Amino acid sequence: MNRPIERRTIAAEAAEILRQRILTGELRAGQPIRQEQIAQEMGVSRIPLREALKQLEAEGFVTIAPHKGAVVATLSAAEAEELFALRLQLETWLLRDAIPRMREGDFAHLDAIIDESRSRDSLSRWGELNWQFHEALYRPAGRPLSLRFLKRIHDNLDRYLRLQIAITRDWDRAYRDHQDLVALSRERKVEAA
Amino acid sequence: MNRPIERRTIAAEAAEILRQRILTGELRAGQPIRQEQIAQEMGVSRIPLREALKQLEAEGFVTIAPHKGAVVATLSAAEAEELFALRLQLETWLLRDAIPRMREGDFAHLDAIIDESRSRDSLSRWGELNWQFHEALYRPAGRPLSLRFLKRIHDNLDRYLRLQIAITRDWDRAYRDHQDLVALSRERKVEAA
DNA sequence: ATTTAGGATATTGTATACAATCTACAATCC
DNA sequence: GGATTGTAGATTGTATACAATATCCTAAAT
Repeated sequence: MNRPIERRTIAAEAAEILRQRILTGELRAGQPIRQEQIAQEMGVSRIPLREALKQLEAEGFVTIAPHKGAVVATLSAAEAEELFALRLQLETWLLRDAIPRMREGDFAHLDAIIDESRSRDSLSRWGELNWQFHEALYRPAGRPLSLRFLKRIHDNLDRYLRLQIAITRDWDRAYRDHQDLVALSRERKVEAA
Repeated sequence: MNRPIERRTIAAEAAEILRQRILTGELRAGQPIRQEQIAQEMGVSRIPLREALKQLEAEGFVTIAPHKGAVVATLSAAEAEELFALRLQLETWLLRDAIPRMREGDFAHLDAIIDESRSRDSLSRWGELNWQFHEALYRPAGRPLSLRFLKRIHDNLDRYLRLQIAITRDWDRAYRDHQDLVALSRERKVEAA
């Protein structure tokens, strides 16, 4: 069998590392990213790092100004509001198509994710688990490209929200909402979502 | 006064040139892109060209496989179908929000675009004019980020369609559809679109 | 005191050089 | 003959070196 050793390129690894640092909030919105500094930190040259930054720019996580450098992207209130509206559109559409296609395994998967997010000290991994839940919810719709779009929006909004509100407060409510969503999907209630 | 010479970076220019070559069909879907060859053609080194390719990959125009190279992106029938559905969702949403906000100037702008697309030998610029029309149609909704998303989808579908159908056939119909859309928007008919 | 000019420093952008990997084809083995 | 290995050439990935631009600080001018 072809063993997929999955040789990754340095640029891809650098992008992964930086993405995590941004999503976890270690690198805050607005913070400048010095190529030389980061490159030395990782023990690589600036060339693959620059490609990583280009990748992250496309994903909406950094902003690059020519000859001035990269900064962790900031969302204005208006932009965040727009992303919310866009996300709502996409989610209702995907959910409408996903619900009729769900099988029992999908529901079990959703329940498992909810359980895990309850059991673990999942505050640190909240963003990750939250997305896993949504992904499991919309995957049955069979729209992989749209799902990728949605993930980008999700990640950027998560990052924005983490700065604006105390997440512990809303964590409880979100958790209950998730349970409700699964219940509604079980009963094929399309519109309530 | 700050003279806006608009110093662009070589990578940005290379991306622009390649993007045009792809959109016009000069570079066809599936065709491999040799870095050294293109770089010499443009008289630049491979470094900025690689960044341009990364940019185009993010826009969905090329696909990069590690250590194997870049090819002009191909859309499977399923992917094209999904993009169509996604585009329909976004467009109905944007149009619903745009129609109530349109002013007389917007309608005039739309008419002007239709006229221009009729007068010129616009077969070569059809894709460009087609997008200008849609942009003018959805801009009043005030959703710039969503509009950028939509443009990417548009461009990729245009590229796909150009390969699949004879565009001269549908050109007439599309032109009439555009006129109808403007008329409906004038009468604030939201749902007919 | 504020502004403006100028240059030193820091940072980014690009070219060149080299290393790593893939691809195609020939040689070898069964 | 077919599969496998190995080697040469082609292509991509990355490091280093240099060029271009921006930033910051100082100082002169009004």
